[in-house]
Amino acid sequence: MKITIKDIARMAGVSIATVSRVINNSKPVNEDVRMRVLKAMEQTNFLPNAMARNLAKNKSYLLGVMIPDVKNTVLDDLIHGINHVSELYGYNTMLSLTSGMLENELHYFNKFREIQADGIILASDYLKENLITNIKQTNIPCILVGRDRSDAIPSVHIDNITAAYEAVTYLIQQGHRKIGMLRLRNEDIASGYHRYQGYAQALTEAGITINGDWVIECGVSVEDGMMAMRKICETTDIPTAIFCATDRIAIGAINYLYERGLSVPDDISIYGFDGIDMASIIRPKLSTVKYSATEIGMTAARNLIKLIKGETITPRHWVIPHYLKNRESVRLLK
Amino acid sequence: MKITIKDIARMAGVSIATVSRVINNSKPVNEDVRMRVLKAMEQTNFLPNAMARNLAKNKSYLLGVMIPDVKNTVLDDLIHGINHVSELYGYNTMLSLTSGMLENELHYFNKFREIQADGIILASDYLKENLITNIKQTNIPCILVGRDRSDAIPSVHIDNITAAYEAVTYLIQQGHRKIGMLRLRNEDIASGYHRYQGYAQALTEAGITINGDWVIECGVSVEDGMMAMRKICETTDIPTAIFCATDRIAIGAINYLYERGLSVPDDISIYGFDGIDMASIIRPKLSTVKYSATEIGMTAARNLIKLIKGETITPRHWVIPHYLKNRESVRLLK
DNA sequence: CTGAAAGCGCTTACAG
DNA sequence: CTGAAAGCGCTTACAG
Repeated sequence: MKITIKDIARMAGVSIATVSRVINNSKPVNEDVRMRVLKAMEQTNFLPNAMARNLAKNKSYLLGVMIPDVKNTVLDDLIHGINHVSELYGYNTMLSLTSGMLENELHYFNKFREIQADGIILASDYLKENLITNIKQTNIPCILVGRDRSDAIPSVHIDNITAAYEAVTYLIQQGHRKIGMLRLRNEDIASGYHRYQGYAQALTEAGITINGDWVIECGVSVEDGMMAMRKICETTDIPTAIFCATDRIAIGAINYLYERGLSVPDDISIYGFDGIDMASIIRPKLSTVKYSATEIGMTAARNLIKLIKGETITPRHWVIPHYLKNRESVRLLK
Repeated sequence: MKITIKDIARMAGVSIATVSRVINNSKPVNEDVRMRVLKAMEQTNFLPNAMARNLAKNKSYLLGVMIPDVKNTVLDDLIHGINHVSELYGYNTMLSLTSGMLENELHYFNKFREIQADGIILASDYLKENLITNIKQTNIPCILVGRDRSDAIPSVHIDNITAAYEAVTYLIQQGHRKIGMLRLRNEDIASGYHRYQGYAQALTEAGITINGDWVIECGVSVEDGMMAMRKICETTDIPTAIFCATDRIAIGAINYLYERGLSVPDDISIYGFDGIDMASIIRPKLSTVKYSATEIGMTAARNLIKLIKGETITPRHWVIPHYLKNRESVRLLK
């Protein structure tokens, strides 16, 4: 039923080698012969078997991509960036959702190995040593996304520390001194930790002592942001501004404050991080750290492909620019 | 460098056939032999080459999944549903983003064929005949998602007509008679059209004449919703309620009204469709048609796999339940 | 410019 | 229970 090169060869009255040559344009072929082959291919709606080709060439033109989940703009942009340059270079992309869990990452890492992916792009908030060891030892080209400080493996990310530093410094410039943070959990050296570092650095430089009660660890969902904000509100002395590790957390925080009858920014100012599309839809419009996830994706894919080709890439870590998008959720305190 | 079955066979002192048997558990193997093989595999961190296996077995255990984009909860849930049952049955999933464009769908459809995907799940709002013809003629197992009335190919979807009918009937029950709709474009028989049909049916049954000025075609983004709402506001006689084809459109509509200084639901009531997570975060909380995209995904994957196995599936169309989630965005008119 | 043949890394009758 | 060999659908020196 399924038609193969052999069938085409028979129809066109040539050898399978010749068919292969016209498919791949790998060697000169007489024009009339080429025409016969092309015609046979067209008539039969023939498409070459990629599995067989990959096996023969020992190359899959497959890029494995792992991301935690998919329901936010940043990740969507990231994927589009990756896909865009992958296609440019003739690669296909295989997307796996890990929910950010190590066990899933390990699982898909092996799946990618089995399917002979030429390289892997790994977007992971909480990278465990375990996986790194695995990657290094299998020696498969790999690029990390969204994380800094991973000397072992090339990466592309934003400068989380500086970005957070700038956001919090902005809050201070607006007159805030009682500034809390809804931060991500500090498993390993995740961006969660770096954003906290930037927060701490800004406060310290301004001579402000960090109040541990105002620093709450939380998950990544809107609901997590709501719960974390509740904890802040239960402290006796409530801060005037909250820096949130992500926009989703910030939106949760705003939501909780709204339900509690508090006003943003009149009662409490909120600052987000990521610049997702909902940040400009929510009321008040959320001030946030913005950057181009598309650019991150494109840079990651480009360099992964270089790696695959055996080119030495330098630098081994790329930093994508960020900027503050100040909107309505921060109040000027005088 | 890359290690193969042959290497394992040599290390364990057996034939490659035997190694294959322990890998696949396909035939009884002496316990000590099995142990030697297992040990060699472990020592070398060996993973079988899926390309080679697939070629030999003429089976890829790969499911191609096409979705328009990825930045909303519905699609995220859908993917999780698909992945969940795929893994249960030992299948891998290859995700492609089509942006809902026919040319991309055609492109990925061929990519899936080349890579020998065992089957395809296709989530497409605007399905063109072109693609259907292609699918039928290649004879590759395929399930459509999110669309009704595609007799040619099995599908799983919600009952868009009835769901829209119920939502609009609810608006009527709340006393509204001047009801507009922000609908999706009517290319082919997309869900956009069916949701409009339900809207029209509810009005007609209630003896209300449809006002063409109040029915605006729009795209799928929040911005599209804003623009469409603007058009409604420019009509001389403004409706009291708007039924929106998706939550994103509804959020855009609410956003536009807010900017214009109009209140939802006091000035205008808004009804959404899809039940994305932001619907309960936005203020006012959005009333919407809810359904489980996870369930759609699971059903689609399950039946695709049956199709692949050659089982005859019946019915060929599955309808996933929906329900109205009434919240704050609709006002009771008396 | 073209074809016969070996090889990619597996699986699976077939024979023992 | 085990191995030698053919075959999956391609690619690519090699020879002509």
